[in-house]
Amino acid sequence: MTSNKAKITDVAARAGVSIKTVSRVMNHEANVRPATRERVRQAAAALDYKPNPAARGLAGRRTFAIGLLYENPHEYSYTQRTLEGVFASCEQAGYTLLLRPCKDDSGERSRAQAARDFVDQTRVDGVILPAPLSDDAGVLAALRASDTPTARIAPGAPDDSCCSVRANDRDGARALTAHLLALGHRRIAFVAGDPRHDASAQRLAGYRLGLQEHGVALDDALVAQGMFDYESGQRAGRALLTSPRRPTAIFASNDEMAAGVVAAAHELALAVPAAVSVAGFDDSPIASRTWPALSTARQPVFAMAAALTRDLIAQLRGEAEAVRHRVFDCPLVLRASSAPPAPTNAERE
Amino acid sequence: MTSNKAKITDVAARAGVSIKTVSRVMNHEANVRPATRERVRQAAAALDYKPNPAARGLAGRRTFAIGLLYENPHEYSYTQRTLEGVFASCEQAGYTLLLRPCKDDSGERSRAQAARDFVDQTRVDGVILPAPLSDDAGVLAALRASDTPTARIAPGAPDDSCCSVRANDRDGARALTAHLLALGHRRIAFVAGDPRHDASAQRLAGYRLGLQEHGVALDDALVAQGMFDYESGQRAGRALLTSPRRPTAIFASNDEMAAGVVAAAHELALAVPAAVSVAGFDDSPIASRTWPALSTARQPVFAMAAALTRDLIAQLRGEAEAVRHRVFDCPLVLRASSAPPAPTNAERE
DNA sequence: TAAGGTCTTGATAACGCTGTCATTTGCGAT
DNA sequence: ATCGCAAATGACAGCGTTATCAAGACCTTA
Repeated sequence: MTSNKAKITDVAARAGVSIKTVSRVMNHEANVRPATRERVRQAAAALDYKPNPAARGLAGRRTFAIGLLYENPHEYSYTQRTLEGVFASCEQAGYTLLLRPCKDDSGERSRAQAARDFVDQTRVDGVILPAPLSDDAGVLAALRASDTPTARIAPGAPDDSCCSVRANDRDGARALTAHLLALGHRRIAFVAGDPRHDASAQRLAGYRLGLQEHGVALDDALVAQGMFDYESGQRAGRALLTSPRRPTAIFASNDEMAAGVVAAAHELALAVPAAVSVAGFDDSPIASRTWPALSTARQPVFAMAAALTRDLIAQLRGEAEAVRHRVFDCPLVLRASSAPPAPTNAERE
Repeated sequence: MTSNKAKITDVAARAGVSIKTVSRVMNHEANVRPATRERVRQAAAALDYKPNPAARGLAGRRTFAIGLLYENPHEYSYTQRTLEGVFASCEQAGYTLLLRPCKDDSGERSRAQAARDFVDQTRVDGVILPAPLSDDAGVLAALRASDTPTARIAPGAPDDSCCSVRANDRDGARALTAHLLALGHRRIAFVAGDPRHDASAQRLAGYRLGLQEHGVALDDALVAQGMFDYESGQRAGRALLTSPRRPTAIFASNDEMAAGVVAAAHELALAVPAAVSVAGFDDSPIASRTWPALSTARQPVFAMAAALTRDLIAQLRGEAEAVRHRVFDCPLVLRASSAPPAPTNAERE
């Protein structure tokens, strides 16, 4: 039972230096003679010294903490995978991570207010905003007002006030569309996602581009609106699969909705992929848990979050040359849910 | 752009009182005249005063932060739902929540070390441990050594040093077993979960008890070992469904594994529930995303986590009369994955 | 060898709050 | 009015760091 009480003065005494020197060593500052540095290190280790974060925060006017605000009505795993990535970078840099749900539905408290309260209450050094918060004007304004450096995941309009990271949604969707076309599909439906996410527009654009590049005419009747959640995917799937000219493939713009489409197909006794191919996007855990497992485009969420967090921390430390905007590719992950369409009895029309 | 700089002296000056009185008001201490209290409140509101948590922590030797350590190889949603519950109680009590993954696989750093580092680094006032961390002797010892009040979710052996909360896993499993029996099933297989979780043993006990109460003989060949994850459920499902005397129902002791069983059935072209009924446990999101949706027992994770956190905070505040151990029931949620068994051609043997 | 740096180190004052303890105030009982 | 006790309030000393700025140590160069 180490009584965890060593403070900087103890270390200083043991190492025979002033507390300021200990402070310098603990903070990896330059201009400490290697011998001194080593002596201090050993003293600190011997005493199991851990700087008191409250004192550090008070004296240094920073908390070494980063906040992750999130609003996640739909997909648990996305938030969690993001969190893992953010955490990995925080840990490496010695930062602490604070998590905060930021839901609008909690009555009068708007998201902006929640963001404001969060930074006021915690005094985090920086904040990370996943979509759709990364495009929430109120939240962004609140953070700017409190001078809190911010980093955005998948923002619609990256600007040079914040670092950002995003997936190349358009190209991923285009490639997935091309995959379905290559299998021989021509009537490929699309289930769009929550319009508040910029990714929704990008993926739709990729789908359209893919069709266009293969000379397949767009048909607006084949585009359904979803909200990135399972139920909306299921509804869209039902509608598309019971429409007069049923598509031979449905590309739902995330896996959660694609799982809903698969369920709709099951309901209607349409085999996947024999009667209809299905594709999703993200490669989230559910993609490999549906039957059949989903062909999808893998969004490297962990890597994205980790990189963004590194960029944010670099900025906090003043090491950043410039605000970075990273883009990650989404490689295809082909599974059993996509296959060539069944040969048509007669090519009607 | 409020410059967020009001400090306690500013509020004191504006209200015409000493800083100590402001402190008393902000901390809801007794013995402040109502009129004074009101005056201070208004001054604080006018200046948009938010106490600096670092200063509070330094002077008061506590952080008003609670830590949630978790190790979650399997199910994203469980952690997230827990987090939501913990957060809800923290927010209400004015506490901040710190999250920390605590994985053993990260090489040399053991879980105990991770726990130790976490409390040293953050100085949280208390820690919440979900299973299986709630039974990790090293982690518990580390927390005890640092005198950090702890609360445990689903511990195997609750003791009076920590509050705890758990689901009534045994009765839930018994009820689910009874449900399958009532449908007419007699060969009911069971997929056990990660033995590190006490819930695994409880659920198995409930299954056995259920069979026993209905006079159905136990058959160890019908009990497969899983690890609470999808793949292990799928493997167990394959094994059970290809065994010589195939069960007519499979009760997997969580939804994640049940989803794996459903996939295994699909692989083997066995219809669920026509050829085999499947049941899970937890009512996690995946339970309603498989096809068919899973019959399960609902574990009220949010409520459990929220209640536990309230208990922990009460303890931190010294308001707790005694350490509480709460138990929550798991009501059945019956969906399409369970149905009467198909009539056998001949009642062999 | 001395001058003029540069690299190291330390003394001490914050940082903004809570804890302690003394002091003042209010008020019913004398 | 006055006393006495409890309630209300305030003065001030920390809490354990980092920041500032000055001073000391050491090395070049002339």
